[in-house]
Amino acid sequence: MIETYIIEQLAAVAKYGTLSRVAETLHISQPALTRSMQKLEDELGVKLFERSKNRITLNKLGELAARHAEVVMTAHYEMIRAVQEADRQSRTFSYGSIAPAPMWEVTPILSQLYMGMTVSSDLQENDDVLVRGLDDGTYKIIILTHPLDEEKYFSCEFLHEKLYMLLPKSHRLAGRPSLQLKDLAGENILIHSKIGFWYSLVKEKIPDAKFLEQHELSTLREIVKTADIPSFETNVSIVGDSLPKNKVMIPFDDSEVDVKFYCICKKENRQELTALYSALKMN
Amino acid sequence: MIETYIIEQLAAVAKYGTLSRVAETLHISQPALTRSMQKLEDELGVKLFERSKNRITLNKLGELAARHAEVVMTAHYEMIRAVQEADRQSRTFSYGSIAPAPMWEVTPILSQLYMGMTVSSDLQENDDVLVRGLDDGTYKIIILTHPLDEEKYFSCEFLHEKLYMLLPKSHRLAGRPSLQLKDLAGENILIHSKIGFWYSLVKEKIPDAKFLEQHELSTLREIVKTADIPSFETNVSIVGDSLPKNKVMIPFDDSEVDVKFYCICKKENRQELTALYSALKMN
DNA sequence: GTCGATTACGTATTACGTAACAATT
DNA sequence: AATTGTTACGTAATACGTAATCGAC
Repeated sequence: MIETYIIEQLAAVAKYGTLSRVAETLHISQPALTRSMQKLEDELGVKLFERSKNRITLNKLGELAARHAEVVMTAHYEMIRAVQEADRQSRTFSYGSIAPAPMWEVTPILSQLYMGMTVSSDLQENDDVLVRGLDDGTYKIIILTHPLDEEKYFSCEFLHEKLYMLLPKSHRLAGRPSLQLKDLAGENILIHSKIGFWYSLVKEKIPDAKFLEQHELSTLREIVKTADIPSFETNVSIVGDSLPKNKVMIPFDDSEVDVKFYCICKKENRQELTALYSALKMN
Repeated sequence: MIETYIIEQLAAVAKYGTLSRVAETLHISQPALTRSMQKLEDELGVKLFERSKNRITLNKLGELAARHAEVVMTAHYEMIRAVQEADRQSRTFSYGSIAPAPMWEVTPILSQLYMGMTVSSDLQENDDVLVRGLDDGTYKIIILTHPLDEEKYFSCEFLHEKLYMLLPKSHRLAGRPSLQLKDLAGENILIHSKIGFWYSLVKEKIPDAKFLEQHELSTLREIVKTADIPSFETNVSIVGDSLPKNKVMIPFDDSEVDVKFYCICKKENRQELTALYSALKMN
């Protein structure tokens, strides 16, 4: 049985070459190292060093021991990392969503429901990634625009989101009572880059449009306010009356951009999530 | 940094369940264990146990930690084992031989030449096993009945061995001046089981013979002395005049059983083995 | 009452730093 | 002179055992 501190010191000796350098980096004295290495040789019953009066170097056996010391220390640190990570995970409620809007509703509820736990939300553009994450335990729940009908899942509708176009009053389409996506063909449109499935949806359905992407939500809102460029809003993206005076908000007729969100969990976890589902029903 | 003794204790707790049982098996007191586990939780900053007043059990995190502790301890013991094994190896001169006779000559020489080192000899029936062993460093030298002509090897002939038949004077072939292997077809023959290549050679070349195998050399010699059954000897297997009075020793004509032995090493090691090769030449 | 875990306390081990020394550069 | 490793010695940290306490079976 070799104590950890000695194994660590051996690894450091192999790495830094001289005892004095190791003493510096480990913040201990040189004599302490001398004794540690002597003790190590003693416990193993083996010579690990070539010693001249003023020089100590690992011999072949010592290098072997040092390589093994590295392995032991790696396992050691991996143990600490894994345990602390598992602990962190156990204190984290992690979920994934196909769009940002549901997260605005779900995250506050979870924070209140699981007080003291970290709520971690993950916005994805792809259904499959989310379902896989739910299966492997990465996510406790996922939010999609459709239920999962397989027996092992439980799905519950909880939110409705509908897309609108925000147009300058001067825009050629600003007078329309409603729009179709294809009407926007060829337009310049301001768009946020982190909007889950919406991103690929509108890019696919509005041909030849030029999307001006913004990564920062606050920046995007600022530009929307000041620039005469079309942009998107939804029934839930408009908080209060933040609608700029010089713009009009026109609904789309297309059914693809009128979606319902479903909160989905594994059936085996439904029990412990009743509080969440009740809270979602309230709204 | 968790000291080794704590990791070991954690692994033991997972294995034995209660602190008191662990205390017994590790020969320490229960309080020591209590403190160790408290210290462990403290260092990791994580709860590893469910504690009732009188009972302590690993929780999920604790079991994870214990599994990792096993891994760490395995790496730990593997380090000690590997280093001590390498040390032992470095103090051992290991060689392989295709037959026992050369070993009787080589081992004493090596013992004298490498005083303080262990001489380990390995009798094999198969050339390939020996060559592989030489290549991978298992053997410093090997002894075959032929040289290895590849550039990387150095081969040197050093011993001649010739097979004889030991027959009771009453045997039908006892009067012959020489024999061929096939003459022994159908005979009962006493044979030692650990004689390297000889074993398969005579079994192949003497059809239908019934070989009476003995594992113990001393037992075999005793039986040879008292029983009227044919057996083998060679020019080097007869030490002094141990030839029983009532037996005759008849040479074989077959060239297969008149062999020369070659002491073979890697060319890169020839330098350090000059003393050995000189000593072999002397005889 | 017995058994298992924890706390309190004194002891023994031991890893540490400082200081002094030796030898090499 | 500066650097590096070793030895000697006193100190501080700490792991240990014993004894006492508390609860549960």
